[in-house]
Amino acid sequence: MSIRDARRRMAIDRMADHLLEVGMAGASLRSMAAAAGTSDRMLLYYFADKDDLLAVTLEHVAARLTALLDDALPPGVRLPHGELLRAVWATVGSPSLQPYMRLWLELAAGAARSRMPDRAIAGAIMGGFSAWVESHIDTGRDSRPAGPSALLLATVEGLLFLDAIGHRELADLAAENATALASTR
Amino acid sequence: MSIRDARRRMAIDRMADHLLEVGMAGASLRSMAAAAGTSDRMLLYYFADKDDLLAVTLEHVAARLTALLDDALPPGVRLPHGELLRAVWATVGSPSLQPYMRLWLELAAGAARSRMPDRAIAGAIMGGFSAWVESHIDTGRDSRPAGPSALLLATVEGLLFLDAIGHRELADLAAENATALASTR
DNA sequence: AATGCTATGTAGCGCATGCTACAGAAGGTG
DNA sequence: CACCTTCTGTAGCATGCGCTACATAGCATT
Repeated sequence: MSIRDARRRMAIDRMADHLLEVGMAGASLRSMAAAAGTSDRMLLYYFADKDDLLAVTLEHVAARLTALLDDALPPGVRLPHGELLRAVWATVGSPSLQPYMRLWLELAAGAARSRMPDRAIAGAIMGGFSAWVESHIDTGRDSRPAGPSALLLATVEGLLFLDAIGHRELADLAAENATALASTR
Repeated sequence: MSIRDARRRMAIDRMADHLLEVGMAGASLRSMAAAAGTSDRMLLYYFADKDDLLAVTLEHVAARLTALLDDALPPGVRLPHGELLRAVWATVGSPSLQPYMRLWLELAAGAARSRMPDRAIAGAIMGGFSAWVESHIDTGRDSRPAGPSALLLATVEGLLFLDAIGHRELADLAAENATALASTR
């Protein structure tokens, strides 16, 4: 129960690093094994198959990202639309989170084609994001946060998209305009 | 000069269909050849290598998409932010354009990892989008369309993203809120 | 010491990929 | 007709992939 699980956990942690670095397309069993300091043979001993391995590793990555988000904006803190957008963008748009966002984009592209396990994992992560935003948005007297938080989600994903394809300036410009627009309401 | 080019053009057209259907990840030389009614051997006679073939085919897909956009909103027509957003979303968010948007997402994911030819093509397409929006947005007295059009671009990409990962309702909700917010300005 | 379960290395299978070598067909030109 | 360039089919190479068969090493229990 212990040795096997300990090595399994260690492998997951290192594979998460590797996955963030090379992306889904570059994550072969052999390369993952090398990154984890083991062999492909052992990975298939720890995990049922590659899909299982990827699902577990992606969950680990998602957990790390959640921790980073909570670190930047602790649970309980609520901000109005414009300010929350600025805060979120400052976090997920930072270069240090770029590997996460690249992977997120790749995952979404896979999910859009209903590829497994991309679809399931992406759905879970998106649910997490959605809940995170709803728990941090301050809608004032308006009691329904669904609309504004959906908009914020869309805006942030759009900013990430622009950044990802190399148009950081467009993303920053859009972020500026979005916060301004949200404030003049 | 003529027979070869005619067959080449025909191949490009059919390969564009196939590429839209299966995506970059599913587009092998052999499957592309089958879709085009020829052999991989001939594809590599028509094109320098797979990258060349993909670049040309993607350009063709992009041209088709541009035509579809111009069809939905002819050149010369200008709309204020909110209305333009609604019009664009009604177009690119329609199920008939879904294959294009899935491919676009996949291309962006590849571009984010600087994979060729994804990077170059995605940059060109994004430039086209950007110009298209700037030429259709009506900023009123405000003479600088860069800010609002960047925001519109980001919002639309975000809506596409949400839709792509299976959250159409979130996308529609966000679109509603975005147009409402843009109008109350 | 014998037995049996856990862990791991070695080797390789079958398949798909991008791409190439070679040979031959087709067809215009001298 | 002979020849030469353009085209196209056949076969295959080298690589990387996910995954498996088999054998063995280590350790624990009887």
